[in-house]
Amino acid sequence: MPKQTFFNLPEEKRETIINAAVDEFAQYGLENASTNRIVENSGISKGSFYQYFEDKEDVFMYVLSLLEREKMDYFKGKHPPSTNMDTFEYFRWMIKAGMEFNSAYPRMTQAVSRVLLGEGLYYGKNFGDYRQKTTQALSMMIQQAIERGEVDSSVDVDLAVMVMDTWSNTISTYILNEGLKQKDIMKWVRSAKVQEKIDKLLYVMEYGLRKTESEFVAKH
Amino acid sequence: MPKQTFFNLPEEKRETIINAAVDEFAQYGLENASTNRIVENSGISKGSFYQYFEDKEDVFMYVLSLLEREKMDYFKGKHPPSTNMDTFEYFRWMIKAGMEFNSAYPRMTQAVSRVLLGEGLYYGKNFGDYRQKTTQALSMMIQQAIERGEVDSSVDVDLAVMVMDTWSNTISTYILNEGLKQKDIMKWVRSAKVQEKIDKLLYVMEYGLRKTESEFVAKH
DNA sequence: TAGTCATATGACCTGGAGGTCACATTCCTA
DNA sequence: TAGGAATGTGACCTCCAGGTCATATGACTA
Repeated sequence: MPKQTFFNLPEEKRETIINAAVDEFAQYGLENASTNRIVENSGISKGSFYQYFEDKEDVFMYVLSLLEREKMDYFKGKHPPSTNMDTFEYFRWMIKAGMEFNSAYPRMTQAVSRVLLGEGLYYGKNFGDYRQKTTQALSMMIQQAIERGEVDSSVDVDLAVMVMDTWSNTISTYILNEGLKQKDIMKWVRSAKVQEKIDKLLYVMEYGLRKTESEFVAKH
Repeated sequence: MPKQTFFNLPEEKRETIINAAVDEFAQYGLENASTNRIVENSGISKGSFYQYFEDKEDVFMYVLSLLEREKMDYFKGKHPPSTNMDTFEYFRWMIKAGMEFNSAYPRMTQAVSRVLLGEGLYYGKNFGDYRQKTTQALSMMIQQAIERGEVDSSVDVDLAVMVMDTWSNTISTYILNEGLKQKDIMKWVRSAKVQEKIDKLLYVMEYGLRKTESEFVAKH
């Protein structure tokens, strides 16, 4: 957590600093981010930086919490178009809503996912159970789907979680990277072409999960 | 390419150096690898290092080429159990053979895949078209599968390549990471439990790809 | 054996990292 | 308006990175 001095700052100044940090993380990741550059680009002195934060990891954790809060706010205002969707329809809706969110905060998303997916795998950082939360939610989702009979009961839950987690990360990363090359990322994401691509990618997973295990058992 | 002086060295010494480098890359990636540590751990002097190699990237490219050669040798001696496999059976066989290879050279595989999959995405390094080769091979495979009628002709080839590429990388990374925790990685990989897990993961992809697009079109 | 050339060495260079601190400035209250 | 508390500053610290180079060593040749 940043120190009190940081929160005493006028909002504009706080934003400037966080912006510089986000840019730095997006470009260099956490390990290779430079506090010197963050300080330069936000127009504060080295001493001030350490009066606001413990170190760069402290800044990153704060950025992470900001993104989490923004995401919660965003999803609070969003509701699935229908109440009786099956699990996969719901998952699909969620992924697409997530994609819209990412397009609204592209740099922040890039910074965070780069660090979490890229470096998180190798350096044994904790990152405040951020990843674990997602996997838990997915696990519950799958179990529910099995209870509802939407997914074969022979399905290995952990395996399915891994599949869904990997899949959504891959799609998000792919769409974000492509989107950042466009002039208007939001417009691009909403275009029929891109939406169809997302749908196709999700159907690959969905059919795989629906059919896999029973077929697999049948074959052996 | 390493300089001539390196190749003039006795094999044992060359191996010691490469081993130290592989360990370094496996643990720190390319960007954060330290030539100083490589030098320390291989018992040569700083000066010698630069008499053998241009820089650490030079060493990495050499390690990459070594792994490529080993892999070619390995696959030269391996032949699919049957000649009339369909594309997915062949793909499955290949992935599994690849997994065996990885278990035979775990540290080297770890070092290379860490750099290629982790850092390659962000730092715009070329890495000698290494990745591109794989995608091209996959692309041809899919096209062949379509011609044979094993995959729906409406399938988007590039999309399928992305799916297969991501999927095989994910599985390999997952299996390698889990395997490195075991006492005998090779034995573990060959165990029925792990083989079944690999099969299941591959079937997710296979069924997804087989059914996806025609179903998708039917739904719209 | 004298001379030459490839190889080996580690002290040394620059640069940038994260982090500290004595001092300057600003703000607020008595 | 005097004085203390909070905030801001950048020179400076240590550490380690990649990279160089004069010199030492050893091996082979005339």
